[in-house]
Amino acid sequence: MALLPPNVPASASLADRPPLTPRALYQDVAERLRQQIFSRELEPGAWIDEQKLALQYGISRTPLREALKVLAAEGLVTMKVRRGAYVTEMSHTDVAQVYHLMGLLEADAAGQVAALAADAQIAELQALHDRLEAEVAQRDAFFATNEEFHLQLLAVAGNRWRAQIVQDLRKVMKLNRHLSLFRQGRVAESLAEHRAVMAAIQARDAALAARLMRAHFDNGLAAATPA
Amino acid sequence: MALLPPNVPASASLADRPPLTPRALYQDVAERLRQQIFSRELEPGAWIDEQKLALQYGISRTPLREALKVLAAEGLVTMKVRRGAYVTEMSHTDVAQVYHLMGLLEADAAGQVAALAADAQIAELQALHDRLEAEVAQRDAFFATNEEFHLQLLAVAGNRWRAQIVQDLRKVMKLNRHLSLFRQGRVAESLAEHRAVMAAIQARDAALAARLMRAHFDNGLAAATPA
DNA sequence: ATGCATAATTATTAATTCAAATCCTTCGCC
DNA sequence: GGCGAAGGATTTGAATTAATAATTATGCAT
Repeated sequence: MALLPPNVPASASLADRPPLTPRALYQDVAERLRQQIFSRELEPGAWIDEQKLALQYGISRTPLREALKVLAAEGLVTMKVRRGAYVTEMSHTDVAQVYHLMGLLEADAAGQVAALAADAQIAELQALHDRLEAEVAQRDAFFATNEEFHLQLLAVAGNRWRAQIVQDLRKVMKLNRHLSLFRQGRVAESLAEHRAVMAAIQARDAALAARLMRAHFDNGLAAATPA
Repeated sequence: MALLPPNVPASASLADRPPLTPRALYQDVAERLRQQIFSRELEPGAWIDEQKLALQYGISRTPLREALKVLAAEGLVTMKVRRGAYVTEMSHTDVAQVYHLMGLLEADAAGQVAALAADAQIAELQALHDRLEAEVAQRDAFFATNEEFHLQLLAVAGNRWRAQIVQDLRKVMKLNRHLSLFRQGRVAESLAEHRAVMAAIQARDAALAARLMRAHFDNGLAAATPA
């Protein structure tokens, strides 16, 4: 889990830098690899052929190798000595453990937000939640806004180390399809839990907000596990 | 924070591999860099000269650069585009935030150990704690055994993602001298808190063990902050 | 026919070379 | 005398080339 300080200038979007070089090539390559992994173009357990990919990307293998080191640190790929890099495979136990950690950390963040955030910040979170309520019928938009909400919550909570860790945990969680394996009706449940968390934050009840967020993740894990 | 699965073969000790190549050169280089950082040979804010270090290590810049990517993912070094790598500087806020996270995660681990660990595992932890009691007069030995205890606790708790995260947090915490800035008498306090945590684990009281471990870290933070 | 040993191929790893960018110094001008 | 720009030097970033290790295939012996 890449636990990095304010390294990257956080260049908002992408593909807009004619003469400038905001970020190095290996970072672009890393992002491109992430997308290929998330889109299942490279699926868990698959071997990553350095020569082939470098040729495919039209670059040399040096920046590709540096990108692979970054991905390995994030946990997305696993490197075997003299064997190369493989897309990480996650067991059911891994999924449960990572979910548990995300719940623990986000609950802590929710509590701090309820206790310390400015009114304007809470209003911003409320606005995101309202968007979520409106998008309940569109799964893709719902998931996107949902992630946006959690990221914003972490940003408001104001501990960049925690935010970075949770972001990395979210990345490895995308390795498996469990996220989209939500049972029928889980979206509605999830939304109700979100609503309760928001209410607790609005009420400035830190303990309740934390408890509800924990429950939110516990329920999400239960819904994602087939057993 | 390098959130990596069972990548490395976890080569128990070190320096025992005549013809074999258990781990790649860049990993050795990364470990060597860590030691130089922890020993303050490279101090926070210092620029890392690639050419000079490669020459000093007797290697080329390629494995050194790959090692720096790993260190950057761990948070030990910060990379600036076209500027090179710098040893990460941690503000007082960073220290407080990281301490908070360590307390949160280790308290969770302590709770799980109290609830689920085998009797033999708890006995092993007790043995480590007893060693700690005996080493109260020798600061270096005390700190070493203290870290060993916490690592063992995490191992017994059985969530490798959490263990990896805490290990990385411990690394960045070593960047500043706050750890050794413990107030006079803090060692005795720390030991008493440890004793209470162990007792709660022995009593299989998960909630109490977690609460005491949280308090242990909160007190440690209070002792480390001058303000 | 099967098992092992050896050789060849393939791919990772490391070193060297080349290019681009930033920083610093110096020169010129206001 | 100070501020600004241009040029050179230094350093990072990427590509190319060489070497090292592993896997697969092939052949021989049992």
